[in-house]
Amino acid sequence: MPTLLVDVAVPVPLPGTFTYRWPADRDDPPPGSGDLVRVPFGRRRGLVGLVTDVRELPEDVTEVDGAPLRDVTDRLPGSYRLAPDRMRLAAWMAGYYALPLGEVVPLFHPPRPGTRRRRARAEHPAYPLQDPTSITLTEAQREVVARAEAQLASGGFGSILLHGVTGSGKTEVYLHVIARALEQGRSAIYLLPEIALTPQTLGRITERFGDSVAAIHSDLAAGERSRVHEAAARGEVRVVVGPRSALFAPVRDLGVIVVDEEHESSYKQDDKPRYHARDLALVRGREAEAVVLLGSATPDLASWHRAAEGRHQLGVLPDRLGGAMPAVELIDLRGQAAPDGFSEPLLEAVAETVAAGRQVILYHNRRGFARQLQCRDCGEIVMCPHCDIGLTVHLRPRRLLCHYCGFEREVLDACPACRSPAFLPGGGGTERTELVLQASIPEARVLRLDHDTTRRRGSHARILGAFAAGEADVLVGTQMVAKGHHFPGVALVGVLAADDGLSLPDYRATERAFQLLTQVAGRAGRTGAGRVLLQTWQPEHPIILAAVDQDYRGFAHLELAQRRLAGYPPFRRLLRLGLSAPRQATVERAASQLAGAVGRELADHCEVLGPAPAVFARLQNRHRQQVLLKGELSRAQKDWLARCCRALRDAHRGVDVVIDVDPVGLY
DNA sequence: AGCACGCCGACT
DNA sequence: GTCGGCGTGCTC
Repeated sequence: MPTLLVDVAVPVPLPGTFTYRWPADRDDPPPGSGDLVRVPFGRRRGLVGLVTDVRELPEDVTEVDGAPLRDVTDRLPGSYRLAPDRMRLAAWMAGYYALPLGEVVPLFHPPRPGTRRRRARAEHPAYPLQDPTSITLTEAQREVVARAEAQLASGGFGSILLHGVTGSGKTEVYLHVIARALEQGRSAIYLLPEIALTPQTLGRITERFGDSVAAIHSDLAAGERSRVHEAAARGEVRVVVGPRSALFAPVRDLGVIVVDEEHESSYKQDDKPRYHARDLALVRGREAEAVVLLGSATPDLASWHRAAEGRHQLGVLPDRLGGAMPAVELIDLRGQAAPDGFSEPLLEAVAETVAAGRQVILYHNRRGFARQLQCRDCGEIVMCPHCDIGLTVHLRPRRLLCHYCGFEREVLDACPACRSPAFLPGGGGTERTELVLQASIPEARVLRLDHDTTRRRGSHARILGAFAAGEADVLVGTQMVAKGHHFPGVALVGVLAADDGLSLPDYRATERAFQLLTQVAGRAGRTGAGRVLLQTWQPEHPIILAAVDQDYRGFAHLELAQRRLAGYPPFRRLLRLGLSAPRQATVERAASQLAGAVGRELADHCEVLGPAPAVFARLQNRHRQQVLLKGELSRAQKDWLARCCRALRDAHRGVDVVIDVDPVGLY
């Protein structure tokens, strides 16, 4: 066997691949395209890279572009090899997100065992499990399952958007389709947002498929991850359940990919590599000729639009199983006395529900006691010294803190600007809601679920478990209370500020607000009558009204019309160039140079908006600017953009540039 | 992105 | 005198 030249995509932010040697005299079999290999790189050793090409060494080549050729250290076992579907997924991903191929490679192989060992699972709280023998599908469920089966039987790629209200039995549909795929000897990947990956959900899946299921979750030790990975590659694990990273699992003969709660923004990774797992699920499904099932009560408008265009089949589960949808009522805050954020009707409803022995969920999308501390006399707001953000008031412990960089300081007793001792604690938060509730309804047992009460590992599950077990009457919390937990005892859901978030400077603000209101409303009355009260300052706002009617289609129609007019996704694509630097002048100069270059090069292909300061113009002592590109760019154009950003970094000291394709939040 | 080399401030 | 700050240069 001759000495071989091996092209390797190495996990570094450098364009292209690097060429290594596989000497002729090695005993072990040489790598092929798709294999993972360990290579030295600069002063580093043992980087895991992906082989993209292997060819015979022509004559006595000893260097490439002036750099001496080095040898591949070793080839990882065959179970780590990227089969063609994952190989094409990696290539698609790198091209679409303007990343060097090597930068996506770590997603495709598990971390090395023993790096940081974490405790196994938290103890499972006692959730009521559904009896699987009692399951009969409804007509609507059967229809969706039949559609998926037909697609599965055809052996080709197909995608189905499953629109089903909370409690309509989407999970049962997923499980049936997965069962069918397993019967055909194929495998499945089941994606969930991290927050929904509860023992309850897992229990239900494991109960159905037993040993062939493996879960990947964030507190799984590295060694454990490798085991799951290898078992999947061997075909022993046939169902992999997990958050977005589970999409890359090397399951064999992939038949179905389920993306539950497909609208969830946590499917978009917020740091490099910035990919969207739902979009990639469709790519992997296409490459593996699998069926992709996207499910949500409030589909992402992009998915909904694709379904309308016929690019997804649409499946609908219109009815809630075993109960009606809860009645949603508005409480107009205008002209109402609502001390500490509670209107009289809301407080009364809570008291009545608790007195009746039922449970309450109160949703307030802000943690802490007060959003900001503002001087009563001069209006000065106490700011974070490192960010352009007001500090949030917390009572336990009594501190001011920055939710963006973690800066902390004591609560001031005088205004830093005018020395006035009087402050207005502006805007409520979950901490205040909890305290007010305890003061107003002393007999109510209150639990709080937010970032502050779930810092410790397992506390999230513990609080939810305690509430499910009836150890508290009221659960107060942020978004965490809205996501997929079944609480049969809940008869009332209250939203303190329903229009919160509607006016954020982001084209998706209304979509997110509607999704949240719908989800949180869905927590009420899963069994028996339920009631939802939304406090609002804008009772005529079309989005609020759509939430009251639980009218997703109406909302989608309205919002899509707006998007079309404004030229936003899904009608036009967005690409965000985010720049930051310690000095404002530097970042401004770099941003305008970048916008200028892009304007000259890509003027015919996209519209350039900006440069403009980011919504949070300074975070952690870095000044931020952004440039938005509207329009569809080709691979070649994105590559040019990546090179351009690279050059910009080199030209401006301290400037960091990120390319965010299909950004989810325009901050 | 790492990781090392290199050239200027406050410590035993 | 050195320990170490992070500027910059390179990686098949």
